[in-house]
Amino acid sequence: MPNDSDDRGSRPRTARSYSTIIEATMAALRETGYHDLTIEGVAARAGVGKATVYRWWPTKPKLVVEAIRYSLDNQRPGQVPLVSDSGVVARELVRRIVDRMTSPVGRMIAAMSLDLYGDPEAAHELSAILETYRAKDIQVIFALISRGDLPHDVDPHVLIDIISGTALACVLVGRGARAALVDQLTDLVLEGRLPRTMTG
Amino acid sequence: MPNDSDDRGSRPRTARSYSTIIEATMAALRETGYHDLTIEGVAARAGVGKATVYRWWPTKPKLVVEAIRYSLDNQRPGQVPLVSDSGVVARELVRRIVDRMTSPVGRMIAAMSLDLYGDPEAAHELSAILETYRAKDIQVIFALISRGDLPHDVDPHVLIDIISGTALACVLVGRGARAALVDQLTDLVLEGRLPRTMTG
Amino acid sequence: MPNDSDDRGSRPRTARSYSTIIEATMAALRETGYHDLTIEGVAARAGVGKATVYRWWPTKPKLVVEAIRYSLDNQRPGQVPLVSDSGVVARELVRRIVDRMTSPVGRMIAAMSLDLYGDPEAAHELSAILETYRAKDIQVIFALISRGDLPHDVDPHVLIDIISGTALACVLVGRGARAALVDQLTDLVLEGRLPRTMTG
Amino acid sequence: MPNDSDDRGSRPRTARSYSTIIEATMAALRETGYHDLTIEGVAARAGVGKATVYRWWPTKPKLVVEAIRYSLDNQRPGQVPLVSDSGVVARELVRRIVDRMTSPVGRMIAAMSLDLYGDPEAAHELSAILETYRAKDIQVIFALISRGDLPHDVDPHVLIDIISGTALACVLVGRGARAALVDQLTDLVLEGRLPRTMTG
DNA sequence: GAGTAAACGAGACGGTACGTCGAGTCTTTTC
DNA sequence: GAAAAGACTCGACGTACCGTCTCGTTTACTC
Repeated sequence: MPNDSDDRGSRPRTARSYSTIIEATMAALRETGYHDLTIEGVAARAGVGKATVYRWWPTKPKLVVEAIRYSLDNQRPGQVPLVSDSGVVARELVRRIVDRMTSPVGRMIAAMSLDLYGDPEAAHELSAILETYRAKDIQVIFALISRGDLPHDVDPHVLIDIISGTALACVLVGRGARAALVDQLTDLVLEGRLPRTMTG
Repeated sequence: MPNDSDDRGSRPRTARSYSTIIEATMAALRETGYHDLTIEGVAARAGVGKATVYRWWPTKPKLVVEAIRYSLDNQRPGQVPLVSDSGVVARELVRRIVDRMTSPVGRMIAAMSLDLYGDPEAAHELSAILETYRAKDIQVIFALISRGDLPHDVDPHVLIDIISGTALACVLVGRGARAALVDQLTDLVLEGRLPRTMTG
Repeated sequence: MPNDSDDRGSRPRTARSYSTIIEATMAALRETGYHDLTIEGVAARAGVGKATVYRWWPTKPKLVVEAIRYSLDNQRPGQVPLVSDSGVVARELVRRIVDRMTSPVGRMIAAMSLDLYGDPEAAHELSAILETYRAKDIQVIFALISRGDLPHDVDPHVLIDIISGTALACVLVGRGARAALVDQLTDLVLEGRLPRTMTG
Repeated sequence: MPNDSDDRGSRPRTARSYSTIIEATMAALRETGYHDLTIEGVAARAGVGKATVYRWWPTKPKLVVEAIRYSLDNQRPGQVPLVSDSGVVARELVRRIVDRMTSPVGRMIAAMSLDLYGDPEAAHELSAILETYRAKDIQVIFALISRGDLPHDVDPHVLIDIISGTALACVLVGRGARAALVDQLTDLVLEGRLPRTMTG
């Protein structure tokens, strides 16, 4: 919750309204998805005047971005996959990314991203959030590099784009996510082995 | 324009309205993008009653899907990348896919796909269209296989998902498309070489 | 049903469509009243094209007028109140007129009449129908004159307007129809006795 | 403008929108009549959002009823016919009522009354308005009684129904209003003399 | 404490688009 | 050549949210 600074004699932002609005936003997102989320609905659900929402989040994507950030901050640390057997860590990384993009949250983030065309400010905030996810993934990639499972100069960002993007493409534009995808991507990442047809 | 079938004795669909509506849709898409496209606006632009649009395309995605199909059907054959040097063909394939996903049309398709939640019929039609693109790409992949540039049992679909998805991820969820991407993906596809950092 | 006459070589007006349309109109009138009756609904109910209705009855009031005429023609002769005791005949006349104007048909006719503003042709047909009712009433009035119950030079039309109008006013603009109305009007007509308050 | 009551802390109804809407309604009524009056047209004419009209008057009759009330309240007191010669007062009363029912306003009220089927709330408000007219007429009737021109126990309501109803019947259901009507009704009211035919 | 100024709930406001319905006209095929 | 089916343009329906605004109230700060 940002700066409640030194305005003289004025009432600061009510803590209550901040969190109820954000929580109402999360609840609405879960129920109706990004597209059907309305500011009016959020305000009603939070028992808050519409103007109060607009005062702090002038656009819908800004509101949703903050709701996502909030829910990330307040969620448990996120169990880092413990380093164990050789291929298992990589596989776990791939699975995690694929699951993330395939889940409703993935769709939601994609939808928002498309709605951000004329709102670079919110776009920036969204990418900052995505960095949070990404940072954790990159740590795992470094671990894989240090064990020698990946080349020392691999570009972790593009690697993540490949994994998350392939998952995204299957969902948005391709033929749906398939069980084999995690295996195929793991092979690709670890061994540079291109995906083979099943019938072989 | 689909089946003007065997409804006996009734006035058939006016050819004019079909094409003006579709063309108005394309024009509006180009100007305002998918999100801000309005049935009412399309009707007005086409000089047509709103009900006429709704009669044939009960939802916005259905209308857009058909507009895309129409514009694909009526566009020139699509320059097939002539087979020349060894790596050039693969590079050209990758470039084509990346450009496609990075272009406004790519965003549009992604946006539509997200709006298709709960409209499986339109979703099916959209994927049928995407197959059109995909089929051409697969032909190129087969060419690459027969020259020995790719393993004989590679899964062309997943390959395409990898390429298009990575591009999509850069645009939607990653850090923007970069010039090097085409090279990196070409290397990945041809040699299984994971992307390296520039600073190396 | 008008002339299905000697136009040679042309397909005669289908008797079926004539009566089904009229009967559908009557049914719709009974169910929804004049205001909510739609040509489209009548056509659908009759299993007939909209244009077929429009061909023969270019406006809604014209259609309704004919439906009313048809239903009058096909109803039983209408029992003429037999002449009996002195005041009874007059009272029966008043009751009949009051009932007519107070019934749903009365409202319907009034509604149609208001809808006839720019359709003098239909207005003329409607008044022709109303003459049918009126002619019977006038016969009774003549009977009353010849028995000496009414002055020999009374204007029967205005008399009927007084009776029917008073009933209409109670329903449309006044305080509702009341039981005493028939008695009061009978007194007025027979004896020129103005209505008295009940509390007297 | 009705109760801007005790809703605490909420923005009160804007006075401007109230009166511009009502005045736009009156203007539209004058131009197009009741049937062709459109909520959308009223909103446009008033330079107001459609929803603002619907917020306060959920149905067309409710809006029109209020417009009529407003225009009555804001019109000059209404010239009371000064008591002068014997028959003149009664004649003036009859003329006033007949004119009222024969005028466009009369048609409008009748039309609305027919549209009120199923909207008893609005019906009640309409009749309250009509009482306003009626009350003035009743005062004149009392004046006539006290001069001995009418029986002391005459029912003023039915008397008014007779006069206004006869006029209404001529317009709606009879053979049109005629000049002699005022004379005939005056005779009927003052002397109990039934209307005679002209040719006598 | 008293004053004060912004935050707040409530919701009215002018708009835009929604998706539906009916009006009245027009076009094609069938009988 | 009339009838049927129904496509067409048009305009209004009543609803939902948009983003802005104006209220009256509440509340934490400063003096």
